[in-house]
Amino acid sequence: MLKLFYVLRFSKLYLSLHSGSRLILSLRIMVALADCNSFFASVEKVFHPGLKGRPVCVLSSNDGNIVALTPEAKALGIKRGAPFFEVKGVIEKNNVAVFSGNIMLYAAMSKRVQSIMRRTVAHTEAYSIDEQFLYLDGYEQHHDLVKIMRDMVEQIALWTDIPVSVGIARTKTLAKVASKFAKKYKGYQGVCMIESDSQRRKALSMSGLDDIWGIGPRTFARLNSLGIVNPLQFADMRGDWVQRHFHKPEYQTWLELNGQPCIDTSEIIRRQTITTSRSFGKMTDSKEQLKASVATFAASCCNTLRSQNSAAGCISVFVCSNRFREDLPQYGNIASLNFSIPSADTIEITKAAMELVDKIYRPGILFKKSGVILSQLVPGCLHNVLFDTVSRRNERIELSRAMDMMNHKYGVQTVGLAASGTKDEEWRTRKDHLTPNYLTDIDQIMTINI
DNA sequence: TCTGGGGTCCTAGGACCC
DNA sequence: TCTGGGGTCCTAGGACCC
Repeated sequence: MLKLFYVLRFSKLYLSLHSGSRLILSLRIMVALADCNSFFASVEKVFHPGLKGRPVCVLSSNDGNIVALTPEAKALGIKRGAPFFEVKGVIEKNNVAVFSGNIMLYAAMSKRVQSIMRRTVAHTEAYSIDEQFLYLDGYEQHHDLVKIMRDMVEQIALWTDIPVSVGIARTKTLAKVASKFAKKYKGYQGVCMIESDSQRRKALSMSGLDDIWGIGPRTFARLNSLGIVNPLQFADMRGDWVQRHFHKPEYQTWLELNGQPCIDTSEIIRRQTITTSRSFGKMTDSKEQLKASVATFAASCCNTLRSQNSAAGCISVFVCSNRFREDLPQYGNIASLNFSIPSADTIEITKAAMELVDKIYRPGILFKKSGVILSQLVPGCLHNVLFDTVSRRNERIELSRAMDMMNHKYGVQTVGLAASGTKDEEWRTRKDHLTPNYLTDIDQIMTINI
């Protein structure tokens, strides 16, 4: 039976059965969303045990905005996304612990948490750094789903000290609703399941419209203006009404809220674009600095590109001034270049990026941000074709790969092109409250004195 | 003084073709 | 005065997610 479910899920048959016999089967199929609570802040707490009960905030690059915060910090009125300098007063007054975001550390911890989830459930799907969908097809026949998930949450807490909330329901959108209840109410012990229709209706009536996955600020306002103020009301509208007033994404959300799964995030993820961009620690009007930043971002994009074994057909470079400084002249521009043959070679891509900077640089402008976008990605790094204009292409890819390996082994930017500049240039981002890379850098590993 | 970064999908509308 | 019609492709912009 389990096998049959998998065959159905992964085949076109699954779609063709959707409106017919599958409806009967779907009554049993449950999906879980496992969501790490205040993930970035929780990771920091793992490495700073003294912070128990204290409010914690984690900042974006350049220490610009709040990107993660614990419930204690939320209780102080601090909001996700708020500029750091605006809430600095509250933070200092309330002894809030503040950390610069250390994505390497969080990614390493995420891997550990996700691997424990995979030990529990065979078919999982990482949705973001702190969320994973778990397909519970087949498990419910022999076990108590809530118990399986509770055991998993306990295991994760024991092995990693990361708190996780799990929502179980028939659709991903409802699972997300359930996970919010699991997070909010201690009584669920980390796991909430929406099983019956009355549970579904109750959960929706108690949720906020803007808490629903797929309903952003715009749709929230539209729904309000149409007289709809809670998710149950929305779910109870007729399908043709929803289609008349909204587009496909909102209609899908409506179906999911009514227990009909239609959001498929399970397709093999091969990115369609790769972007690296940063705001600078300090504005610069120097072309050399701008080029160094763009070369650094190009190298980072190339690394991601090769790690998913792709090559890029197009590169774009953009630069812009500081949009918050109305007293300064504003300027922004973007330029693109198509490669005759898709490339994954850092040298070739960086060279193209430098030419694009020459095109869009303008003297006298204080630049605040730059970025590199690789697009038209195709599978395969090696495109060694007849009439290739770049000689020894294979060797160049091998060189790039060797650089990737060294940087992976000895730390980022151990080796790179001279164009990327030095480590202490002014444009580089500021991180004043950084936790060391305890899990990924041997030189920064934690020391314990006994 | 200080204001994030990286993605996806969908749609409307323009350009172009026959 | 009335100013083809149907199709494809591309792009910009909107909306959403974490």
